[in-house]
Amino acid sequence: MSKTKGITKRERDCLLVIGEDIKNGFPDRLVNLSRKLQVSSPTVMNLLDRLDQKGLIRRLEGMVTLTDLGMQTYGELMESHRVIEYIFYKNGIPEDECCKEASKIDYIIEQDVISRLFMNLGKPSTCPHGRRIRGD
Amino acid sequence: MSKTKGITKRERDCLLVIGEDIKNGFPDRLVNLSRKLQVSSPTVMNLLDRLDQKGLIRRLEGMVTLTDLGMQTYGELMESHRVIEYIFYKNGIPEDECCKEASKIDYIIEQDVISRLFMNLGKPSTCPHGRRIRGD
DNA sequence: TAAATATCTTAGTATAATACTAACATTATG
DNA sequence: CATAATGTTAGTATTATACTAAGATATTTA
Repeated sequence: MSKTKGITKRERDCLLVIGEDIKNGFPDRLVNLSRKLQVSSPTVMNLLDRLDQKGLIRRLEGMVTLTDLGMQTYGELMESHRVIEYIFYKNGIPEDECCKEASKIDYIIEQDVISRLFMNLGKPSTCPHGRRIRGD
Repeated sequence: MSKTKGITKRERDCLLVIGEDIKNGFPDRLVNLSRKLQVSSPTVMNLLDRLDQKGLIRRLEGMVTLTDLGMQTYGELMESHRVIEYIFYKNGIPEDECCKEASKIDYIIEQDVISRLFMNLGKPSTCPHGRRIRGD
């Protein structure tokens, strides 16, 4: 019953930026994403087209928002990232490296495996940086 | 000082089969790899060419062997795989899923992170399957 | 040894992900 | 309205993956 996020590395990067900025009340537009992801606008275009096709984002007057599915996927990515960070941190890896390594794999690991790890780790409420793992 | 393995997923798959079979005393030839990796021979060709370019394998009369570098990389992959498996298993993930998930990321995580995890986990000598983590 | 079989290799094609430049369109803003 | 900012298309490139068709080389066996 495992469930993959079904996204690629760059789609993940993009989704995280979008989600983060929505939370902060500054929804992205293409230019921001281009700057934040450090790629040209056509590359972002391409990325957004794919996220769109996958039903994860919506574009309203240049504003990029997350669909319900996108929101859910964003949440799963956050959870995955933090659970992995937490495990690494707990096992002696320095904070910044935890994040770097977690970023490489958080979109790959099956979500139900992450969920079970989360359970078995005692549902830790914070990641190494002190941010909450679930919710926000 | 982090160090990546510098290989792709399929190169990893291929390298593991080659290393495994060498250990068992049955060095692979292209046909075997084609069968074991479930891809056509030209695809294996391509794969071997790349592993060759990276200095990981050598081809002698159809026999595929690992170079010193290839042997080292194989060892690192094994270590990574088992350390990851071990962590998952220790945290409540069933054996077969540990292996499945580990296979997706063992070639991605920096080797020095793996080494530190290995240390901090108390240098466990076996993986979930009872095989040794280091050496072999 | 000649034919058959197995194995290897080349050539050509295809797709997906990533990323670029150049050019054009649209929308704000001064 | 003109300029600047932003978005979009079109076209190209690379890397990884993988295929089929066809030819080359061995090896085996009748």
